[in-house]
Amino acid sequence: MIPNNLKIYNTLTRTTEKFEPLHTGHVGMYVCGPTVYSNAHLGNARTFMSFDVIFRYLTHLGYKVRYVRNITDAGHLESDADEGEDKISKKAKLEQLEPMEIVQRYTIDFHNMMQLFNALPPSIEPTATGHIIEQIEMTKKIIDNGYAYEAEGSIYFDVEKFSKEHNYTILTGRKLEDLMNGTRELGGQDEKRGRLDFALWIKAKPEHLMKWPSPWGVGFPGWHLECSAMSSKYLGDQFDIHGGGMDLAPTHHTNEIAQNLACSHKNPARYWIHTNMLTVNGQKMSKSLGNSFLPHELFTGNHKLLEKGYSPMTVRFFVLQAHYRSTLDFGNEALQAAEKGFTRLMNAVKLMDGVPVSNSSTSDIPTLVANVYAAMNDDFNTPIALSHLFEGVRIINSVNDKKETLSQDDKTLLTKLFNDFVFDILGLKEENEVNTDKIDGLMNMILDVRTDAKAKKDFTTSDLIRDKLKEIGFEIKDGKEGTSYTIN
RNA sequence: GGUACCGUGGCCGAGUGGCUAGGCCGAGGUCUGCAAAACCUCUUACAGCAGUUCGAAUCUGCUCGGUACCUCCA
Repeated sequence: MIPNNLKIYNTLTRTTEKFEPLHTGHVGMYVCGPTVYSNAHLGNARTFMSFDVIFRYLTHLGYKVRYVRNITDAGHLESDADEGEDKISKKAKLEQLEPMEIVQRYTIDFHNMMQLFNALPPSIEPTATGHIIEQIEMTKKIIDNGYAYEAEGSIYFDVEKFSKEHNYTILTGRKLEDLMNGTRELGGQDEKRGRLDFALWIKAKPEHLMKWPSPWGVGFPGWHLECSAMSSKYLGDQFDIHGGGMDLAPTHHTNEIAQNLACSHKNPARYWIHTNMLTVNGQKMSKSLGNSFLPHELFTGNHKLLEKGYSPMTVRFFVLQAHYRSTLDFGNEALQAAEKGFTRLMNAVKLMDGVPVSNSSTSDIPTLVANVYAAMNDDFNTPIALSHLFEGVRIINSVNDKKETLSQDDKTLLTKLFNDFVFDILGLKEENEVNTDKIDGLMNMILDVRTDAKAKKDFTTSDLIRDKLKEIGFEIKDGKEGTSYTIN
């Protein structure tokens, strides 16, 4: 274990708290995953990249982390009236496909996207349809405990009863009466007893495609139940961290906490982490607003708001330059800045190995290392961590230019810092891995010819070589120690 | 309408009661055959108004503007 002083902002308490795991050396973390009825967009990707960094950092600190992220494949209802079609079934009918065909397609799409962004897979990725029995069992328990009732083959959670004994709005701090006022009046044909009640189990109409037998007839699980059931199954009634996008807190997570409390009398997680939204021109990126970007639109630049394409690592770097609890505005200029910044960072990483060693250092490397850790320990502040790493970039470049010096110990320290943080924790990686030995040999031959031409003051030839190489994507740099190149 | 949050230099974005965030862009310089890269220097901002304070961009109040949630959404 690396001694740490990790602090996490906890939505539950609205404060930044010292992180202390339930079981020494172990961390249980549950993150609400995607609903696989359409393509995941970049807003979704941001959230999962944020938790990827959290997962990686906790692992780096030496914790044995069990990271559970679900796949919602059972479909959610479309309206709060608990009627209307299941989203997945709807799309299936539309496209004449089996619901599980849709699920399969978009699950693969999601995994591909996360892989492109270099996100590590979670330890367990359970599906809602794979845990129907657990959800039924949980519903039974909640009924037995007196917090749910049956109506016409559906089961509803009794929020008003629950809220008499528990703080239903503990996560958002809202007033119950305000919530009540924000909800419509119950209609005469409503099965619910209370306005805020939500479904645990819903009776399926005959045309409904995704349905399962239960003690209350054929139906399907409610919106929020799967996460309660699966988190407790794999992480226990109480675990360390529960995460998700901020938009899930008021409804989904609020109900999740209620379900777990009603079932096992425990708030499932000690630390609730919520990531903020990706915005476009200041507005939340979302499917319903139609302003979302799909990964391939971003990579190809085939989008009306983009001038060009941006690589997955550029986007990852871009995301890391903002704190996870702040909104982040998506746009051309910002992405271009990220692209250049990322290149500068990676170029310094490549230089690091060959940097000369001296007897002493002109920079305080141990302090730099401490600063980077301090930033990450302060609620995973990646922008600050990056700003310190850029100080490291400056040092590497200066030492390479022989304007500053680095001792062997400090060089080792700095190398480890960059390897640990840039690659292992921030999860960035080199994208142009075409730099094989053969290309290197070929390039050196060409550059020798050019150096020869330069020596003969034949600048026409030397410039021609440089320009032609640049067209192909090789950038030439003349330095004191000879000529080097980078592949763009 | 209710409830929160936010408003930082050309752009993105940290932070915070006094001490330079950082990235990108721009200007000048060093280096160089010329470039490029790199390094150095410069440009020094915190919506507006009033208040608290020795001192506020950071605290308080008001005003203006924006966003989110209240309905599926990461």
